[in-house]
Amino acid sequence: MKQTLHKIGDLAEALNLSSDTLRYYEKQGLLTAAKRSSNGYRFYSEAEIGRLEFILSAKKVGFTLNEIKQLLALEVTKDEKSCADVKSFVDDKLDDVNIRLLELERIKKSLLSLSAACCGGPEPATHCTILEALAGTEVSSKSGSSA
Amino acid sequence: MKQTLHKIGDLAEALNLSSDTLRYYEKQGLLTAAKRSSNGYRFYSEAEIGRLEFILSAKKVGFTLNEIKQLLALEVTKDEKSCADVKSFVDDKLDDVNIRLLELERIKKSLLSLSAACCGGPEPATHCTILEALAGTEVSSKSGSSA
DNA sequence: ATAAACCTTAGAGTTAGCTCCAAGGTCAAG
DNA sequence: CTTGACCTTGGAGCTAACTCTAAGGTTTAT
Repeated sequence: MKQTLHKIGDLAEALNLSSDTLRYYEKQGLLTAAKRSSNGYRFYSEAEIGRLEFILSAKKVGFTLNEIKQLLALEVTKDEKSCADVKSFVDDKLDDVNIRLLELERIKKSLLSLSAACCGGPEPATHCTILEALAGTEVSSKSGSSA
Repeated sequence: MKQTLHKIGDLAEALNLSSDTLRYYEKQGLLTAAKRSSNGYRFYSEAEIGRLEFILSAKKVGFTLNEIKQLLALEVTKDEKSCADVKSFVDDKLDDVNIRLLELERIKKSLLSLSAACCGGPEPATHCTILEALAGTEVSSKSGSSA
């Protein structure tokens, strides 16, 4: 089955960004069109959509375009040497992702407690600000052992 | 017990950013020193450290300084009206945080599968790139129903 | 008492990530 | 066969978030 190809404007509209941004990503080496038609128009296939979704996801959680480019460039090969390199890079990124997950969970908890404290209940404003809410969700982490 | 107060340079070093950045955050209304000494030096207390940690966490997971400022400005009051406003704002942010959590989990899974595929095993390179790894972790979400 | 290591301000410069503009080619509809 | 909505390129402009520079005050150590 032949892949459906999308023009830049359609892809842009579908994923809610501008054609300019797509051309910018191409210039930055993040996303190249699957092909160009004879008149020079860019055409994107499903593979590019997947790639673009990944780019947007990663951007949303705070990765820079450069980091995303590195992630997309990763290739696990049979070559032992490059494999070890890739693994250590991936493991570093995993640490990073895990930290972000923890940060997000903390923020989520404080937002939840804020949302719950708000209105509705008879006991209004237990935690009045996000920082108080955050302190309320804190288990007890008092240490600064990482530089 | 009297709070320990920290000079700008000490705080900067402790949280691994520059004094310039701290002054910048002050100018942006994100973080004001607890007090100024007679010579104009800024002094920060534990409360400011907590606030700064929140700022850095939120920044790390992709919030802008402006969004962070709004989050820090939130106050649940007894006033019904403002309370509803706050709640809807907080709930929006919660949606946002939940999306980020999902994105991060997806990325984490693909990194894990990439790390596992790499070296070590007898079956090398099952998923060679992050996108293939990502596709491998996909349950089956084929729909574009939002916009 | 003077040098090193801090701190202050105001403002200029930098980088990332777009975003817009000008000048022009393409194509479907009427 | 032209009008309007697309697409192309190159390059200028913009905003966020720093980062640096200049000119100067303070504090501590010798």
